[in-house]
Parts: sequence; C-alpha cells; structure tokens
Amino acid sequence: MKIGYPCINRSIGCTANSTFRLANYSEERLIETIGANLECLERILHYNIEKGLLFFRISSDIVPFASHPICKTDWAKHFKRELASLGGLIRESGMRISMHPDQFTLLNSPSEDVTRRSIAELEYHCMLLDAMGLDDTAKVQIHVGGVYSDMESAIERFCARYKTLGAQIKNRLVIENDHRLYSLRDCLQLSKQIKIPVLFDSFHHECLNNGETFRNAVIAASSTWTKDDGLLMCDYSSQKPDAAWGTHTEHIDITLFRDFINRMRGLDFDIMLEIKDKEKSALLALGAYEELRHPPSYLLKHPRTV
DNA sequence: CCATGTCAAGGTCAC
DNA sequence: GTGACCTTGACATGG
Repeated sequence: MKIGYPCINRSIGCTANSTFRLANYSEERLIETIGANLECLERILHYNIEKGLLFFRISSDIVPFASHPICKTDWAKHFKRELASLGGLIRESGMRISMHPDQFTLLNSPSEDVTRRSIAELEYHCMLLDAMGLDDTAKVQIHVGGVYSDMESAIERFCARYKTLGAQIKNRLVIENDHRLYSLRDCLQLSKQIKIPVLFDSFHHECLNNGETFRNAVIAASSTWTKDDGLLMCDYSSQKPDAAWGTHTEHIDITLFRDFINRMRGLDFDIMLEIKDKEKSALLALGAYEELRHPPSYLLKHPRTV
C-alpha cells in the first residue's frame, strides 16, 4: 500500500501548479512557468521520497493552457530532458502517479464541442505521463460526467465516446465515483461494458452509495483493475466537522482513518488523501498505517481497539 | 503592500 | 430562464 496526497506541498515553499491569466499569455511566459513548475515538482518528489510518501497526484496546471488552442508550443519537446529525468526519479523510487483533470472534462456531454475539448485535455494529461516515461499504472482519473436528465443514455454516450479514444488515453483513463450523480454501482456497471478501471473514492461513497460497506466496495472496485493497471487507487477523505455536507476536512481524523485501514485487512491498494493540509495529514496516515502493520511492543501487550 | 474580485473550460438545482 | 453553487488556489487589479 502506498500513501500520498494531491498536487500541493505546503511545507516546501514552492508550487508546481503556478499558472497565469489567458489575457497575459505569451510563449515566453508559458516556458518560464512550466520550467518553474517542473523545478518545484522535483523538490516535492524528493520530499515525498525522503518521507516515504510514494503516491502523488501531479497538478493539471503543471503545463498551463496545454490543451487550449492558444498553445502552439511543443512543451513536451522543449522540456524533454527535464520530464524524462523526473520520470526516472519516479520510477526508481517506486512512486505511483495519478492526475485528475478538472470538472469540465466531460466525455459524455451532449455537446460535441465539449467532448472534443475534453478529449484534447485527456490527450494532454497522457502526453505528460508518456513524456515522463511512466507505465500504465500511472492513471488519469475523471468522473463519469453529467446526467443530462437521463443517466442511461448518458452512460451509453460515455461508452460510445470511450470506444473512439486511442490506446494512449484508454490505457490510462479510469473513472471515479462521485458524491452526487454516479455512485460506485453506476461506475461498476459502466466498467462492465467497456472494461475501464474504477477508482474508489471513500468520501464520495459515504455521500452516495447503495449500501455497500467500505470493504466490499474496495473489493468490487479492485476487481476492475488488471495487472497492467496496477493496484486499485483509492481517494480518501472525511467530512469537515460543522461544514456543508460533502466538504473535505481540513485535517485528517486519525481515528477514522485507522478504522478505515483496519477494515481493509488483507486487501492491498494505494491511498490518496484528499485533505486540505496535504502532506501533513499524509504523514500522519502513513504513520498510522505502519503502526498497524508493525505495532510497537507496548501496543501488542495492550492492544488498542480500532 | 494588502485586500478582494476574478480566473478557459460545465452541470445541477433552486427559484 | 436566470443565477447561485460546486470547489479552490493563486493571479492580478485597484485601493
């Protein structure tokens, strides 16, 4: 099991997702921004390796406007060396990588234009992972999309569009259950039709489910991942106390996390902590996980109930 | 320099 | 049909 966090490290003092306004676009600024982002990404990766956090999500903003028509720059070529070097670092350390295009990436939109732009966005994400030389266990996760007042035909549209995608995208694309529209069950049904892996989001599942326990949900989602896909990826979070329903917590509730892990005995998958304080919570989670695997002697003598 | 409004992209729901 | 909300950090403008 690898444990990690998405996109941002708050303790290093740099960001790998710096962008700028479209109105201020220039090729020079693009190159400058990508360069700074990649430099910061390298620092984050070193931090993660040192701390044993071996799952990380690279921000979609690492190459600003990559799929926008304004971008004519062959950034993959320009940063070929840097990207290959980052990829080497990732591979050597055994780190797992994911990416998560934003909410407007919709394969099942009734609008051809929205779909076309979405596919361009997916191409960009895959191109980046390819340029880093990462295998197909590095995934690009999206939600199924809108319902458009008819879920069945929305799912059909997703499948039809998926079939038109090239292998470069298909080999990396996975779908994630969301917290309002497409439950795990819906995703599994979709997966059955087109053999797409289902990434399990535990917090979304808490918000929207069909009665499956966490454990059975993880087992079912796991079965959609092949050897080439690697282990199941799982997003983990919990409800922010006293906040609107569905709001991600600011800090990890370590008791809840320990309980979650404890229910998963004998199962293996990778966990991404979608929690606001990022690496801070991820480190606590890693500590809790290692304690459960290798309990210190005082806990063996006086077992903690989890 | 700091505060606050705004930022490529869509969809859903309340009214 | 219109507008708020989702969710979010960081850009950038204006005071």
